[in-house]
Amino acid sequence: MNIMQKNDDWLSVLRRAGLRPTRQRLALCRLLFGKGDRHITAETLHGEIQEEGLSISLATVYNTLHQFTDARLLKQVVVDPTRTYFDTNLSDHHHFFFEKEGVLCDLPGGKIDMGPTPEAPDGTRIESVDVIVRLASVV
Amino acid sequence: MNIMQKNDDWLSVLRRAGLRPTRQRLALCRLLFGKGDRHITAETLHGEIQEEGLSISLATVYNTLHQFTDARLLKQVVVDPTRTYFDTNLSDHHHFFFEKEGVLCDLPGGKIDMGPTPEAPDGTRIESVDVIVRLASVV
DNA sequence: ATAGCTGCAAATGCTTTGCAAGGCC
DNA sequence: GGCCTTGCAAAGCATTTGCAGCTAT
Repeated sequence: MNIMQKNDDWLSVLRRAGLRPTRQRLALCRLLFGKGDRHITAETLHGEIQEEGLSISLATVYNTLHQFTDARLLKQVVVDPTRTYFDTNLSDHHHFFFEKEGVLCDLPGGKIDMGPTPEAPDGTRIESVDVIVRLASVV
Repeated sequence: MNIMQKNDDWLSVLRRAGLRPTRQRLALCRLLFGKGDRHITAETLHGEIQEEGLSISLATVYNTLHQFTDARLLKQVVVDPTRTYFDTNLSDHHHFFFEKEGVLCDLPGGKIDMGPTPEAPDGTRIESVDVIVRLASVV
């Protein structure tokens, strides 16, 4: 489904990404990639670490998330001006965002067909086409 | 083109929106709505005010932008985790975002046809479908 | 051994808030 | 006059950074 194949071999995943398999990174790998696709903030992830009785500083969580993003193990999703979300699903896909709850999830049914992709203006190339379907609770 | 019709009657625009036409709001209206569609941050707008030799505090600019957004004179666009953009174009449309320059602009050719709109999950309704085409400079 | 990591605390940067003074109706 | 606004400075919050100590190779 994503880059993580076979059996929880975080160690080799990290090596392949050129990152040293430290205790902290292995723990974060397990939480991030061990339960299917996830959409998570640094704060939430740090909370999960603490709930497990582990201790990784919030700064390290932030740094690690960015290292993973640079290493293309994660994608960043910009949906909320006050929080940064990271997505373990690397495929080209879109998102539902439950505004009230602050919950982000993949749009079921894969990528929407968007018809002709717009042309990139001269001197530029399209890096990504982000689609976010914002949801509110029914009143 | 947008809510602002005829001739720069910011005063009545504000009244209609239920906002008192103060000196600051009138000046911000002029800058925001006087030159066609704009995509602007609080910081930039504050800069323009100062370039004109006027003086409106940054806090007031922020507050005013949010008041305008609440009054549906502006739309907020979430594209950059470090900055909040406001859009004077209220129609349903999509955006190009030049990552490097931090420049946001409307996608030419109106809204992309996206095929069938995804179904909103139970208990929710779709508030908006945001499409952002992220652009990088050609290497 | 050494280059790379981590943790802490401090710094940053955008944004919001509290409250006294000022301005619109 | 009364109430909404403004302005400033201070607070807030998520995130980043600097640096000393630790760790994987």
